[in-house]
Amino acid sequence: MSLAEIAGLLADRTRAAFCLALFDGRAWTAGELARHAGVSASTASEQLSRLIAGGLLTEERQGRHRYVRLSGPAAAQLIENLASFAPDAAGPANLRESTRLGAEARARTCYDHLAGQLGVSVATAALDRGLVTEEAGLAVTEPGRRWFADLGIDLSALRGSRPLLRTCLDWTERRNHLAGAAGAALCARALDRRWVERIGSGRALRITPEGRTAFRDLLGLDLTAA
DNA sequence: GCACCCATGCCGGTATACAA
DNA sequence: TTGTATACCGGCATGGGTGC
Repeated sequence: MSLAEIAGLLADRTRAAFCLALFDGRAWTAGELARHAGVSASTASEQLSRLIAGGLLTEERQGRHRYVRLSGPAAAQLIENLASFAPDAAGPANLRESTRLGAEARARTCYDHLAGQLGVSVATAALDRGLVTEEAGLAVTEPGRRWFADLGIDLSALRGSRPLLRTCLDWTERRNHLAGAAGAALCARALDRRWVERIGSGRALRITPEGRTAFRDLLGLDLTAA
């Protein structure tokens, strides 16, 4: 598939709305996405088939349900990078929209890792504390490996086709946060331990009191205002 | 500027598959 | 059997490109 064809897949409001909704890393049904984008079920079905054929989404059928999700980190990164060029250019349409955007700016998931002010703060603290280094490309240091191990995350077990650690440009902060397998594992651990909770069905996260304590103890972050 | 053609997106109607 | 989710088809609206 050519660059123009990939770009063309995202050059439609409905398909873009689907991709941004799926950015929370979860699987949605075609019906849920249709309601989310404000289109009919038949239209959603048609547009989803195009996105799947183009490799941006994958589907999983369970009975009469058709669950779709982003095809992987590469698709998520592509969408995040494009979104950083047009961060809600039209501005929030109403108070509810403004509240949602504010929550997402504070803390959210970026496909499968932490983003927003929280994600950027975590990345900055990890660099300041020498847990990760940018000296020869982004990498986890030996103290960083022990830090992950203390959280019960075995980085050697995360080896695969996916990079262990990479940066991802945050479209609200315009600074990098941590992505890759290690970033995803850290986000999963934060959700498991209820340091953060999902707000509604979107990708915005709420930092819990336990989370504030954990991020302060682990990284020295002061999240009282977040 | 205007008319025409074509591609695309969308919707309504209908059929099909599946769960309850 | 019924209700729901999804797929398919035909038709309409819209916008861009092209020729006059």
